[in-house]
Amino acid sequence: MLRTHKCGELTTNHAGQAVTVCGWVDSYRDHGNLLFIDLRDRYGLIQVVFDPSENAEAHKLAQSLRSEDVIQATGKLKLRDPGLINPKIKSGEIEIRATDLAVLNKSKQPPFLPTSDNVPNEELRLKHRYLDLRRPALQSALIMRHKLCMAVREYFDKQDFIEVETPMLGKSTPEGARDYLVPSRVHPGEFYALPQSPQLYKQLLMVGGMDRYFQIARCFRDEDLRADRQPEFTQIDVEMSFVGQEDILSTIDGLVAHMVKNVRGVDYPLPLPRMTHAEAMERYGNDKPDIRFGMELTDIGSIVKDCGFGVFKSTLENGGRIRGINAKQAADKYSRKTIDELTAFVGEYGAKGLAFFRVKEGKLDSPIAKFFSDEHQAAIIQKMGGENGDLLFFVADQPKVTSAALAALRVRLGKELKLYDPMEVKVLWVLDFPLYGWNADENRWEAEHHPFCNPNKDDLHYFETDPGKIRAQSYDLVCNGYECASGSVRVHDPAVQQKIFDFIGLKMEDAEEKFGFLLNALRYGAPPHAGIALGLDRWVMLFLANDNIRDVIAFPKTQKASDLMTEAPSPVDAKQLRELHIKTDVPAELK
RNA sequence: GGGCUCGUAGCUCAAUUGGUUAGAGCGCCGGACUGUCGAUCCGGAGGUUGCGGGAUCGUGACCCGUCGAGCUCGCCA
Repeated sequence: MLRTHKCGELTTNHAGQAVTVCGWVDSYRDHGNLLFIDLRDRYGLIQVVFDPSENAEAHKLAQSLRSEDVIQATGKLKLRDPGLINPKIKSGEIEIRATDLAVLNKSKQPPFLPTSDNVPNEELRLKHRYLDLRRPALQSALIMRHKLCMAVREYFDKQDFIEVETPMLGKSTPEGARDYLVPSRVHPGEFYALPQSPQLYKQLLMVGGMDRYFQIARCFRDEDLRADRQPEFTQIDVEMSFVGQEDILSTIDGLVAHMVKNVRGVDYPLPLPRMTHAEAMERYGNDKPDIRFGMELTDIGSIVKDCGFGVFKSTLENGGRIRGINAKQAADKYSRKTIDELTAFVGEYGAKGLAFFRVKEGKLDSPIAKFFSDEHQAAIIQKMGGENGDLLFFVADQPKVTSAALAALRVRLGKELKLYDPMEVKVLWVLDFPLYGWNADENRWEAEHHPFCNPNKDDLHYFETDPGKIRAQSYDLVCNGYECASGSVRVHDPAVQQKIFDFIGLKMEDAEEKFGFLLNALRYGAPPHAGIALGLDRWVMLFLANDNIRDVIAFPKTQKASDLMTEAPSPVDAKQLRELHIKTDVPAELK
C-alpha cells in the first residue's frame, strides 16, 4: 500500500499519528516558505503543510506541484491551532505536517479543473471523462448507483431470488427496437444481436425451474437518444414463477421502499398508488403522469358545444375534444409573448392552437372571450376550478393531440411555476395498458408492450370485435413523469402464444423460425410466470433529482451514440472485415 | 428523417447588435511573500472566432453548406 490512510478519512482522532496519504493536488497556496496543498481523494480533502525547516528538499519539490498532480505525502497529523481552523471543510481542524513528498504522476495542465464551479461544456467533459469523473457530482452519482445496486441485490437475495447472467450474444428477433448486431466469424454471413432486454431468457429460466430470478442486466437498443435514454443502459430485471400481477406489484412495492430507504434514509409509504392507463390518459394526458403536482386536464366539451367560438364548435363536430388545464395564479406570470412561445411549444405535439383565458373579476379575459357568453364563462370557470388570477389554457383537437399537447404543457408549466419540490420522488403504478395498438404504417396490430404479454381474460372476446380494447396484464412503474419500470404477466400457454403471433401478423413458419425455442419451451411444462424490469439509470437519475442520464453513467455516449473519449465507433482493419466476410457499402454522401 | 439552440484564449463568458489593434475572470508562465485555505501582490504569455463558401467598402456577428454538441418530434416491443 502506498498510503496508510485515505485523505477524507482522517479526523481529529488521528492527531499525533504518522500518516502517509495519496491523492490529487486540489489546490496549492505557496507563501514562499510555508506552502499548503489541499490533497483530494474520493473520500475528501486534507491540508498538507510543507515547511523547509521540516524537510527542505520536500518543500522545494512541493513548490513545483500544480493542480491534479498525483502525490504521496508523509508526515504527522496535527491539530490546527484554534485560530487556523477552517470551518468550511470537514477536515478543517487538522492538517499534515509533511516530512516527505513523492510525485507519483505529474499532470499536464488539464483542459478543465474538476473542482471548479465552472462546469465545462459536455463535449469536453466526455472527451476527458477521466477528469470529469473526478468531479464530486459524478463521484457521488456513481457511489449512489453502487449503493442502489447493493440494496437491490440484498432485497432480492433475502427473498430467495437468484441472480443469473444471460447471454449478450443472442438471436435477432422481429418486433421491438432496432438491434445492435455482432457478426459471426465461424458462421459466415450470420449475426448475433445484443439483447434489447433479457426478456426471453428470463422466461426460459422460469421454464428451467429457477422460480425467482433477477439480474442487473445491460441492454442495448439502436434507437435515437434522448436526455433520459442511452443506447446501452441497465435494467433491474425480475421474473417470478407461479405468481400473478398482484405478487409482482407487492414485491416491487417492497423493492421501491427498500431502495428509497437505502439512498434517502426514509420510509416510503406503501402500497404504491395505482391508476389505470385510461385514468392516467384522462387526468394527465399521458401514461407516465408526474403526480407531484395537480393541474389535471379538464374536458369542457359539454359546456362549449354551443358557444360562439367556431374553432371549439367545429372541433367537437369533427370528433375532437376540448380540454384544458388551470395554471393557478399564473395570470401575471405569462405575457402575451411567453404565451406565444407556449403556443409554439404545443404545436410540436400537433396542436393547431392554444386558447388561453385569464380569470379576472369572475370573468374570462382573453382576445377570444367575446365569443363566450357570461353563462359560458361562468360555467368554464366553475368547471376549471378557476379563481381570480388563474390562467386557463385549452387545446381543441383530436383526442390524442389534446392529450399529448396538454400533458407536455402541464409538465412544462409545473416546472416553470415550481409546483413541486425537485428533490421529491413520487411513484405510482399505471395498470391495464392496451395490449395492442394499430400500426397505420404497416397496416397491422402490434403489441404495445411485447408479444409475450398475457391478455386480460375478461377482454378475450374483443379479439374478433375491437382488439384495441383488449387490456394487457401489464403494469408500468412511473416516477416523477418518467417510466421507470415495465412488466407483465406472460403467456405460458403455447396455443395462446401462437395465437398472438398470428394476430400481430407473424406467419406460422416465421414464428417458428424466430421464436421456435420459446414456443417449444412452453410445450415442456412452462409454469405461469410474470415479471418486470426497472430502469436502473433512471432511478439513479431521479434519486439525484437530475434530468440527464449521462450524469449517472461512467462512460456515456453522445446523442449520435459515439464515445468522444475512445472515438468509438470506428472503422476496422480490412483484415477483420475479411475474416467476417463483410463488405461495407456506404453511399458516397454518407462518407 | 424533421424542428430548435449552441460552437470566440486551456476553461467560463463578453464584444455597444456590421465599423479602429477581439476583452474579462479563472487557469498557465516568471517574480515576491512563514498560517493560507477559491491566499494575496507585481509582471507576462496566450486567438486561423469549429471548418468551407458567399453577400458587403468592411463580419466573431448576415446568408448557404458542413462538422461537432445539446434539447425535442418521429422512433424507443
